[in-house]
Amino acid sequence: MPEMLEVEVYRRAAAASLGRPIVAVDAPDAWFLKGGATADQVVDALVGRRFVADRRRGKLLLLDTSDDGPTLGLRFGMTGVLELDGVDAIDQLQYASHRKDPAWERFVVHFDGGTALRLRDPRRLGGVELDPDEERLGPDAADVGRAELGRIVAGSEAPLKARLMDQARLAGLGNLLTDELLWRAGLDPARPASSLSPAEVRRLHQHLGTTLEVLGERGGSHTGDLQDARRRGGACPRDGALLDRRTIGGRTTYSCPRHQR
DNA sequence: CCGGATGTTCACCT
DNA sequence: GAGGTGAACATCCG
Repeated sequence: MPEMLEVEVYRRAAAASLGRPIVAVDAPDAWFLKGGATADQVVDALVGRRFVADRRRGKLLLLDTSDDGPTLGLRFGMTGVLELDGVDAIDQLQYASHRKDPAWERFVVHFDGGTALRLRDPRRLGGVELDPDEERLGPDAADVGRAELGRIVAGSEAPLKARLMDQARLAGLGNLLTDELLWRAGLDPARPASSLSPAEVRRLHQHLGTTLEVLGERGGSHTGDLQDARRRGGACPRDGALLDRRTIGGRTTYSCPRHQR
């Protein structure tokens, strides 16, 4: 999916739908419904209500509903796109088709007046859930404090990158953001998480903030300085060294053997 | 044609 | 228990 930066864009787009009466819901794909709810249950829970608040935790978009209704949780997988009023919130998502095949609409909320919020996901990796367990996610990466980040990395011998991408420990970072962050911070993604010194934790925390800020302004997780070099034979944009390509935490990982230590 | 791609979950290993 | 691997989902791109 979209990583947290993209979901943040989706959240702001969805905010424009707050207050509109929900008159119908399409949930044509039972597989897309998570948490055991049936399509009928989801429809019944939403129709007649309105979204009253938009929130995000990590890569999970949360829309609270009126009249003590449930919270709608939306996940976007790798190719999920949110569309409101016929306009894609993001139209430059990589690895996602720009086509608008109606068969890919996995979930649609229709509002009074004919507008709609549509979740289109070609690969079906996302999902929709009523009252998702938000506590299964760690603190959002945009909010985590330095001391808390220190505790998160201190608690595991797993590779640093794997720990940072563990959504139960820290919510929001995906493959691209994590590679960019560690490249900026000059830290080897394969190092045991608990091996970081206090100074390195401080550096990691500072670069987490700037990485999210800079890439957020540029427009997404794919706008990092490392992005163009994330290919076989790519060279480090900082010092020209041939980048390492490894699998860490189950994901293809690019890092600079010279300045990431 | 084949391998991989911003993700999550699960079964199955070590 | 911790951590890793591969599969599944389905489409696009090089």
